[in-house]
Amino acid sequence: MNLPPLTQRFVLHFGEMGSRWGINRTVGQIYALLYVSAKPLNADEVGEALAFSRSNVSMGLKELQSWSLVRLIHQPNDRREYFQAPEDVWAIFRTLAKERRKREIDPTQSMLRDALMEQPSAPEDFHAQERMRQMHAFIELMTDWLDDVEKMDSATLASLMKMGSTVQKLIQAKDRVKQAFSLSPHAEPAQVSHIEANQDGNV
Amino acid sequence: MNLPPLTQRFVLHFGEMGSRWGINRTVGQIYALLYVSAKPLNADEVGEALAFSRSNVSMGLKELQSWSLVRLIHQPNDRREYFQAPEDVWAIFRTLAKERRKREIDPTQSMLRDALMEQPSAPEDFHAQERMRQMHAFIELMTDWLDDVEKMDSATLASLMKMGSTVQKLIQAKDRVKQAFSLSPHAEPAQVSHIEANQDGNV
DNA sequence: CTGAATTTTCGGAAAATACTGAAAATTCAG
DNA sequence: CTGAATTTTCAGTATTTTCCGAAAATTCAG
Repeated sequence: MNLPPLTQRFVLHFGEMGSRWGINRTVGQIYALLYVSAKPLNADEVGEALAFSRSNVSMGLKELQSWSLVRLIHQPNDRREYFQAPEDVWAIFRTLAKERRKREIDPTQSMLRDALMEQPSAPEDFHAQERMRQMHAFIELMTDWLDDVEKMDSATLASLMKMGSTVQKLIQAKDRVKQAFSLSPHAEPAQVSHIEANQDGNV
Repeated sequence: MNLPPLTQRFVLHFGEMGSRWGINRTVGQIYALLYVSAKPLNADEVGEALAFSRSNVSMGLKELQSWSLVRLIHQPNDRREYFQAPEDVWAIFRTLAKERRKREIDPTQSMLRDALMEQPSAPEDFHAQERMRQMHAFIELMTDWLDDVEKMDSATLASLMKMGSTVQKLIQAKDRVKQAFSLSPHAEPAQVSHIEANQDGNV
């Protein structure tokens, strides 16, 4: 491996973190390299830069494609395939969130749904099923919310995140204003009252 | 393994998912068993139920404790240590988010911070450093937001999530009300105007 | 078509991880 | 203190994952 110092540090770090992130060293390093690279790279260039066998690079790139983390492009007058990592960090995050959900959450939710439809036979299973119900409901809430969030554009999301917990204060303030002036410009009445019912801290 | 049907299905699923979640089969199964169990279990009971060696159970429980996912308790007149999984799914999620951040994000952010303080020597490193700057800024925003969110109680968080993207509508509506009546009951003026500047979709 | 360039597959070696049983260490009732 | 109960550590084995090189498959210029 013969990379400029900062790039090398970044690449090696991603390699080491790979195992914690559920990818292997190769995949981590390949992604890191593509992420910081100013131009798309082909498989040979990647293998050369990281000192991996050609087949290992092929596997790694396939894996990254299955995560939709790299894009395949072609240069004019060049048969080889070039790869690049999308630039927008927000888009990367969205992709990651979506893939992880598909791989790490959805199968569990599906198992839970099935288990909730069964009639418990053993007495211990009554309690177990109740616990599964809680987990299922939580995941449902989370994924529905993520669905909503995914529809927002990066800028709106960034604004909301920068507000942080100020959001709840604004909502409370808004409710007060609404009550004071009996104005409810856009929110659906039923939903708003439901939220108010929860505002005191009990679900 | 001799477990009631629903419990068994749940336990086996968590074992299989373990590798995707960055834990091993043993740890996954132990957690699943404790999660659905109506009462705390000791290490022997766990090993018995899952047909694991005593030492393997010990390792697994240690791992789960390092994740703060199980709680160690004592029964009166019993020297053995009993384990239980906290019940509140929201609390579990918080714990998970916190731990994963510590293990999967913080080290990267720290590496990025260091790399951003260096003066690039090679020309390619200028671009690489710029990419790292983007990643660093994004992570900073995310973790600051998570800090905020972690301070909210479960019920408030649940309410906000149930609202989903309605939040932004309410904020927009609130801004309109504020403009119309020149009222800004609780929000910090500077911050609010910053948000308004971003509301059009450009950061 | 043909065949050179390029990519993918695959068997097996090497490395990493998981798991066990035995032994060591710790805890605590008496 | 003592020693039985309980937990932890650890060395060795089994299993899984990673990675390479060779061979097969695919792609496309001519």
